[in-house]
Amino acid sequence: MTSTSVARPDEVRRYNRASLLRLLHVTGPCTRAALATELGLNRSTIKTLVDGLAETGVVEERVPRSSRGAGRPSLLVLPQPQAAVVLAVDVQVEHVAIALVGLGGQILGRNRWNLHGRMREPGEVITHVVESTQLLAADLGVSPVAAGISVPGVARRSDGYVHEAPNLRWTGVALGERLGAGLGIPVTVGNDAEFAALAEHLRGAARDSGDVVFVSADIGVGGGVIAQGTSLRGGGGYVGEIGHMIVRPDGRSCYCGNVGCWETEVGEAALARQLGLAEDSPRGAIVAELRLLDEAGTAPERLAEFAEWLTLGLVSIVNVLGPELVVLGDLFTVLPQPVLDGVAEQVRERSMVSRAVGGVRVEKSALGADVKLLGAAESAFEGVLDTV
Amino acid sequence: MTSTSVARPDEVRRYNRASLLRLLHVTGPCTRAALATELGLNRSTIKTLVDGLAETGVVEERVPRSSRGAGRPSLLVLPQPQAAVVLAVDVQVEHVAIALVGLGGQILGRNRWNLHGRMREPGEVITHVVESTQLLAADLGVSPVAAGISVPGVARRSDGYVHEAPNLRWTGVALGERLGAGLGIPVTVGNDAEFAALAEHLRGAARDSGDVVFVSADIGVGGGVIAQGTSLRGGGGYVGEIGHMIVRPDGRSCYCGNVGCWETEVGEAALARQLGLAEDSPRGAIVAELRLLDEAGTAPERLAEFAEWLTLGLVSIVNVLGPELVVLGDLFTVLPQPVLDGVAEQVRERSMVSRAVGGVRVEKSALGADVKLLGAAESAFEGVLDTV
DNA sequence: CTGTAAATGTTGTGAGCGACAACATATTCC
DNA sequence: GGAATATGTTGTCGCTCACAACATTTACAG
Repeated sequence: MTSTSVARPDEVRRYNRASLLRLLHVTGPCTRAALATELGLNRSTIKTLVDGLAETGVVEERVPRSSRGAGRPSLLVLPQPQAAVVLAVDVQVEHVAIALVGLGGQILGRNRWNLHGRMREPGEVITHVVESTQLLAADLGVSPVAAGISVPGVARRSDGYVHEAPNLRWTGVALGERLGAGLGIPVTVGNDAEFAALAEHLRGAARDSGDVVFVSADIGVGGGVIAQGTSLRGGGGYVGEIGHMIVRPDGRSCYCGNVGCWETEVGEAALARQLGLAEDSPRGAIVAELRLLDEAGTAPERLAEFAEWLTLGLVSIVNVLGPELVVLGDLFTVLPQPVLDGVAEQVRERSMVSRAVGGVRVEKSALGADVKLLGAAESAFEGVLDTV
Repeated sequence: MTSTSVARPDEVRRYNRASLLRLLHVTGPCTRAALATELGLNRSTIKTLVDGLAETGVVEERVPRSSRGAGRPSLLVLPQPQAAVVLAVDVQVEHVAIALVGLGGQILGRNRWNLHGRMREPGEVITHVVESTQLLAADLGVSPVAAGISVPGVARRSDGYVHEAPNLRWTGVALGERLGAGLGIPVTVGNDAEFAALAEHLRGAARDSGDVVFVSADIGVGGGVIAQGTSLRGGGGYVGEIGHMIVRPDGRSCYCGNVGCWETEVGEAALARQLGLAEDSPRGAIVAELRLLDEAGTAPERLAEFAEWLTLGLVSIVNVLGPELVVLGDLFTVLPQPVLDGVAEQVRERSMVSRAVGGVRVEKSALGADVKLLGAAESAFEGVLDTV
């Protein structure tokens, strides 16, 4: 099957304008001259595009405060946050966060609420997201033109059908359709780790890498992949479930029906177990225990087995996907630094592909608790930037 | 980092012509009308493009033999094999095969020789490829405009640097550079499984799938991935090494320095072991033994453990990458059908992502011994179709 | 303070491209 | 044999960006 997308002459402009807007959106304000060199377009072409965008208020032009270097100073082009606003939703097991994000990536306003009991049911979540969005939008005087929603589960890209979100106890939810109907705007639904990977790639630790794997331990273990600068998706637009890679065939059984999934060795429950806590300990207790270990300097020894399983899974992932960079998120970011350093070094040494690539890096997420939210926003922007 | 490739008005034509040529190359002769509907371009545009190609002899137009349906019959557009010829090289451990492949994918001529002793050294292989190509080209009266070379190892896409090809005992060979200098044409070097995946995607079992994983057991176990219709590559253009995914942490040590690589459980040596043969048995002995087992009907039992490890690795791969289809190549294709059927069923049942995607298929390679050669040719064509 | 060089903004011209409509041609079916 | 259908062909049109020439603004040297 060949992808038979052809180019049209009038698509040239739309495409170039979207490229320009994406550059402004991701890297922030730019001078006209910088846009020209960065995009490789002629000065006159840039002028036409920027003029058009300025006319509709999408960007604003200003004389720069101070200019360095000789020559006439170039006009500064600033994206106007209000010009294009998207809704970002991050559904997690314990709470839902929403945000309205403007062009340029700035969070204009946000809200969140906890989930318990009936509140966790799909219908309830959808209703609350719609209501909360309307309030927030009215409050800010903006109206979003698209939405991205992050879900900890297996979601289909095309229509936002959530096949399974085990920790929410969701199965077969037409989330995209139902939320789209409620909000009246296009909605993209994605796996949380997939969105997190996107956010780290555009605005976080992986800003300079086109081949990245994001791995995080929330309750389950999830992963998102950026390959050659774009999100990697499988058949039907479903994204992989890295946590269900089998690493220990003689290990514990997993809810997915298999035995020895990576998640059973490096997920939240496994970490609690390794720390000598109950498997269902609250997140706070786990973090506190990690802090104590770190201060006592006994972290590396106590977490040796955990680190080994983390290393092992990462080695497999690096060998299969060959990224330049692995970004660790959620619970992994609170692991004591010596443990992380040890894992990073081991992964570099023990993965065959890392040696070829020239040493894969392993780093912590740079965006903190907002990663998934920001990723959802970026996903929504993907479909917006060429229509503005 | 944003990919800042912009569109140029004059690139529109080149791009569309390349799309047209690619369609002809991959799917064979087409009517003008079919080209128009398939590409979504206007009839007049198709005429201009086809006329241009016919003038330079790249395609030929013919009135079709018989036309079905009402209306004026559309002219048939046939790609001319001689119009663009590429060299395909498949370096394996025991032999080297070369072929000259014409536009449309037809093999115009081929040659092969065995490797032993000094013949396996990089310099020798390069010299023989160059000489053999010149003879073959002269013989056929054609001259290749690009080359693709398949290597069982880790190769960098950008410049064809082979970092490591363990079974050839190659390390750090500037294959692309040296072969390019010898042949005087651009050379793309790739991993054998990567090329095989490409070939199966374009002309084999995966013709209708955009998300495919090709897995094969030669001496080692290799894998190639097609995601969203294009080859998946990691950092620096290196492709992953699926065979070095760790599946059995308490297993055997692998030459890569790790323990329990998939390759050590489902590679050629492992298969021989499972069959009760010596680990270094020749390929022929293994195949013969498999045949015997199949006839005796005792294959499933004797190969149960092997099948389990194969299943396990495939489950992991399916969970990580979520393909629609897994294509098995090389030694895996001679496994008795009941074994393959069992593995396919198990993978479908036990991989979480398969259940979401709607049941991943597991099939045998459809292109036989020529897969890697054809993949190398297609890889070479990728850079050629937009210059013809 | 003035002149020069460097960098950028602005304007107009030109060539290339595909869409589209109108007309010409060929085939099938009734 | 005529109508309907499908395709080939031609010319016009609007769109895009490259390019060159000119105008403007700044830094720097003397």
